[in-house]
Amino acid sequence: MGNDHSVEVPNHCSMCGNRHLSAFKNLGDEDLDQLSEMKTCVSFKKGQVIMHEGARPQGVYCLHSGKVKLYKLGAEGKEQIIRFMTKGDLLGYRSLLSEETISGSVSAIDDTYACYIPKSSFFQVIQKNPKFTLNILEKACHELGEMGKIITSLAQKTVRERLAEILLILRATFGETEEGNLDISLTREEIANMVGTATESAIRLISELKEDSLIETKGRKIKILDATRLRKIANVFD
Amino acid sequence: MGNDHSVEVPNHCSMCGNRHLSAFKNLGDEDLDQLSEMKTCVSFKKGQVIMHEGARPQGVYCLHSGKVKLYKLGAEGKEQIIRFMTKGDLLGYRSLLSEETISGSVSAIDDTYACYIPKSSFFQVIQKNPKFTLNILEKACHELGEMGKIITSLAQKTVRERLAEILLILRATFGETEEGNLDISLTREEIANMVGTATESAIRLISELKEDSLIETKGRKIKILDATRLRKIANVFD
DNA sequence: CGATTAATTGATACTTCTCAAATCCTGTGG
DNA sequence: CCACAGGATTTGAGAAGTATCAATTAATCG
Repeated sequence: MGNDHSVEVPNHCSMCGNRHLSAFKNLGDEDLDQLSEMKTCVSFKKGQVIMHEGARPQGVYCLHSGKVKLYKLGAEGKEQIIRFMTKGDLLGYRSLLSEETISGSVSAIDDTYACYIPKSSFFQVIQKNPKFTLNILEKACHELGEMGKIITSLAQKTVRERLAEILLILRATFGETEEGNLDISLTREEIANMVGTATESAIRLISELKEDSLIETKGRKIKILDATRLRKIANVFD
Repeated sequence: MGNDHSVEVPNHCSMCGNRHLSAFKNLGDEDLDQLSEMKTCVSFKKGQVIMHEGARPQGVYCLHSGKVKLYKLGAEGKEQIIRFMTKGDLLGYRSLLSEETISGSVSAIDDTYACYIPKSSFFQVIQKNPKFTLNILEKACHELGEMGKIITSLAQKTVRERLAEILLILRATFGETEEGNLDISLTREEIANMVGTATESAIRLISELKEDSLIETKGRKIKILDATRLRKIANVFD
């Protein structure tokens, strides 16, 4: 019933429930009209690559639903997950604005719906609407701060501490299901690729956390049982 | 002869030799006038802290000469150097724009001269000059990409690889003196705090690089002898 | 020039990685 | 819906990489 696109993504940006989350939050009707006219709805199956490291994107994606991971490939071809993104997040703008190739790949870790906004429309809105540029800048600045934290963690914390930290970050980012599990399904390898360790090491430490009743797992479902102690292990104060 | 300020920093931004390096590069005369009127010249002695992690800055610094390091304190109070900045770089804007406290401290590793621009002037120029905002955004986006690289390095490379990488980065950032030494003087501890390792480990690996004739050191002076092999060790391809 | 701080080296303990093998799970096709 | 193949997860053992502590020497700064 109905076409596949309109079911998942509203045709007009002004109707989008995620607008207040995104960099488009305080655009005027005129700008929203223009965006809506030029945007295309796209969907990605779980596992599908949305952007390839090293490419030059011709537009940006505004995520509407689903979850994606941004990652870089290290020297040995190992994937390093830099961050996750979800509804409201803008994807690809970094490359367009710094006129560099894409610094990392993005792939869907869940079925994902997004709006594709071509480069030209994106820049038109930027040109016409300084407030929009400021919104993006604000988000970029926030992200710079987050990446500083990650760098410090990677450089100074043990794998165990980082694992605990990541679990808390996952909960903060994606929340919990009704059963209390983290609302995201990751392989052990992906977890290791966030923490920055070998898959086996991640597995071993997850087992330890289970033995200590800090978490509970069933397959890829993870439930945090004792966030307070987890925070202590993670050495997180904020 | 003359007052101390004008010797080191021109009174008017339009006369500043670093302007083309900075986010102010394509501002009009009017904006430059306004900036010049409101700016203050400041100087920092080597070692002096310019901004404190957690503070709320009331303006930005535009570096005119000298070198500074941006660092965060880890859980154990250990300093993690995130990046260096030098002439033309803008300092403190991240915090102002994301309305967060400062994510890291900044201190001078050389005698440093800078122009201080109060928050209000900074925002006036932003409001009036979208191009300026775009310049900053472009720089922020570039920095996001660099930090992604650092994260991947820290997560996947060995200390030895990272040390080699850092030495190359230092050369690219600060260049060499006439004698061929890196044009920056750092303690072994500071090097370790960039690499993300213990001071003793950094020292040991530096000694190894010396034994292999990849570098040469005399006190804090470091000379790169074989960048090609160093690049190979660092696993750097770009 | 003396007093501190920085740099170096050694010994040892601990953390983490790698390789290998066994078991478990998941998605797919019948 | 079930069985199966292939990938994912788990555990073990040993090797390698790093950190820590301690002691000594070198460098730097007032």
